[in-house]
Amino acid sequence: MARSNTRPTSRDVAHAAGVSQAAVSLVLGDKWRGRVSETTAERVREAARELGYRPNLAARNLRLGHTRTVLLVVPALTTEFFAGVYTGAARIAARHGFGVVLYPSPEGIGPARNPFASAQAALDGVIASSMAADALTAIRGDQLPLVMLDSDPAGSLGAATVNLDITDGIRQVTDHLLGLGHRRILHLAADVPSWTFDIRARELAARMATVPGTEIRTARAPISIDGARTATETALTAPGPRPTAIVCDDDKLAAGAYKALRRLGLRIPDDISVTGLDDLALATAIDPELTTVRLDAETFGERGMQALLAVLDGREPEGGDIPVHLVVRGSTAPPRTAG
Amino acid sequence: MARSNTRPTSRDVAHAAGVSQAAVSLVLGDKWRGRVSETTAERVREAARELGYRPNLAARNLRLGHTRTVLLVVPALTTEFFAGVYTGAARIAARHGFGVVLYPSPEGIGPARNPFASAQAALDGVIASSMAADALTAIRGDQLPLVMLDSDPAGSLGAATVNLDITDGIRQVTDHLLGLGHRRILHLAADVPSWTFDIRARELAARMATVPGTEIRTARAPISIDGARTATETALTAPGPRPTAIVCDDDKLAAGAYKALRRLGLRIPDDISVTGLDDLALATAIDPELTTVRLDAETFGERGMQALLAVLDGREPEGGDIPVHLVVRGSTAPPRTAG
DNA sequence: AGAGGGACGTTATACGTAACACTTCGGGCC
DNA sequence: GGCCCGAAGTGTTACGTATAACGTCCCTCT
Repeated sequence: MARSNTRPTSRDVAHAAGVSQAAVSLVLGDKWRGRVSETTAERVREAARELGYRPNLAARNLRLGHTRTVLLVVPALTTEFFAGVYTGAARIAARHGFGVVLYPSPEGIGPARNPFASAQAALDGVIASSMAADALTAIRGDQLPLVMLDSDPAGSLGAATVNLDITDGIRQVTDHLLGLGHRRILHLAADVPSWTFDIRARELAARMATVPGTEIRTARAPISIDGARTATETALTAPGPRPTAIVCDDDKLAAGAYKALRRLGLRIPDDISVTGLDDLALATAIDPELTTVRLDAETFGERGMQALLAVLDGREPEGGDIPVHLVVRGSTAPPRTAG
Repeated sequence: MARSNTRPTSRDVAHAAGVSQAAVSLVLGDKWRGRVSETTAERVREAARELGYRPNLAARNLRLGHTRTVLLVVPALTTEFFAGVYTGAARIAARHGFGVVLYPSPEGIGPARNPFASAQAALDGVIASSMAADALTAIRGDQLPLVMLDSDPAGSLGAATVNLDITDGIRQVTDHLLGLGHRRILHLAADVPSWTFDIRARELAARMATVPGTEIRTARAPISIDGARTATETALTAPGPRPTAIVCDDDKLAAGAYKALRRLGLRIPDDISVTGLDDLALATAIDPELTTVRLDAETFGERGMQALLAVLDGREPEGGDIPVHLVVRGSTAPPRTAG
């Protein structure tokens, strides 16, 4: 009989089944083949069930020296994108007997102060998604195996990186708009210091430069619908010829642009085209549906976890960016003035 | 000098500082006042910094018998609502030295198979949000202290519950529509077995019954924009007089209703009014902006964590539902035929 | 002078588990 | 008969930490 108040231990189970604690560990750890008879094993399992035994994770982790738990650090969970990343990562993890603990950084995309103070769980590794470089060094302080998602490979201090091919996504967007005849483009950029947004601006500029007579104007906005609305209104009421298309750093910003355009009495896509990036549920909820770049969040999470498992195994994580593709919907059309 | 490969332990720090392991524990645990001299304490801290010492959480948890970590089980993170719940819970937790580990149930709202297989962290308690009753019993199997969020107080097997006053929210919605003159209402209901949706239907019916000549039609849809669109189209093309308003179980369903109405050529709110529930970012992204019930997710999370801390302390968690309030926007107006 | 007591530590132990090394026993084989 | 071998277990230890219990000094008070 176990002590009344506290949770039963493997020793309690052993006592109840009339065997040693070692035998319990063997049986419950499924390492008993050829070491314990089937009848004894069954007796142990029965006793464990009877007592409602659940192993003490802290003790196991201490003994084993690892926890089979990894931390996934994400920016604040304000879009379902990171839910997808988690789902993918958790799926692969589960397949290898790993658990995933989620830490949504309160600071959002950018610096994450101390992921570990919050998630006090003992960890085997970390996947950090869309974090700024200074946050990276803070995390790097702990020598935990680390994989960076959506991060500058050059600036990641040797940590493995896995990336979506955002550059190619922006190339597809730009080519789509250029192909429709657009030449003056407003870039509605996220006002957040992050590599992932830098490469959007870089590729947009690079691609536009291949066609003569093009012009990019840039407006910066915090990643919120109202912030984007305000920034767009300001940019579009500025003097000079009006852009014929708005390229937004993500779908949320695009939703803000929609609001601004409604207020200004401009119609999409007749007066102006809009593109996003992410393909959230939001993209098909607004009218007209948004032309955007579909990011496969789950694959992203899967690849991230595979990379971390490789690092933990001492293997080389496989490289290569994850392809993305443009989804053309109703928010883009040739410019009216084009001819 | 510590062993080269493995992480430094408190004993390594002790050796480096020329003191005993106990002294290290005392100093780093901030329990050294009057037991260790300031100079020695500083020497210990210096050595710890030098070696990059971080305590082994597994060992600490084992020794202490608790982890100061709680699990927050939420349905799949497809809206930012649960991000708010987490934020609130984590804020209160941090204030008490607790960490929060997030487990998004892959099954969504409804049954959660095994939260603990995934989050392998050792836990002191659990907060389960919007879970079905059978999931509850599964969780209850472990005798961990438990708080249920958004759950039937009667069916929670004695676990503490914290609820938003959804009933009052629906009352406000219904009274708003009745006040505008609406009498025929379509209830776009989430096709998910959950107490939180049951009480919506119940209160809507109860409130409508107080006014003679009213009629409720019900359409069921999975919680997705396209599911809601399909269900709404089907319901509105059915024979009989058309409803003048649609009450949706949440904002996402309302976004689906918007799409259906656009397809059917019906204008909001001129031809038909629509209401939601949640007040997500989505609610102000769609056109016209959605009349909905604002739920304060962060307060919800805070109250849930406070309740769990009370349970852990052996205190009685304080009761009382969290108030919600209607936000009237452009999607509701008097019915055209009224008057 | 002897007792008392702070200041400054140390020694020893337990938490619950997993795994290594060892024992016992019965049988098979030459 | 002697030997080895596999089956079926058991005894013991270590993981790293926090803390209770225990020692010294040395200073002060009576």
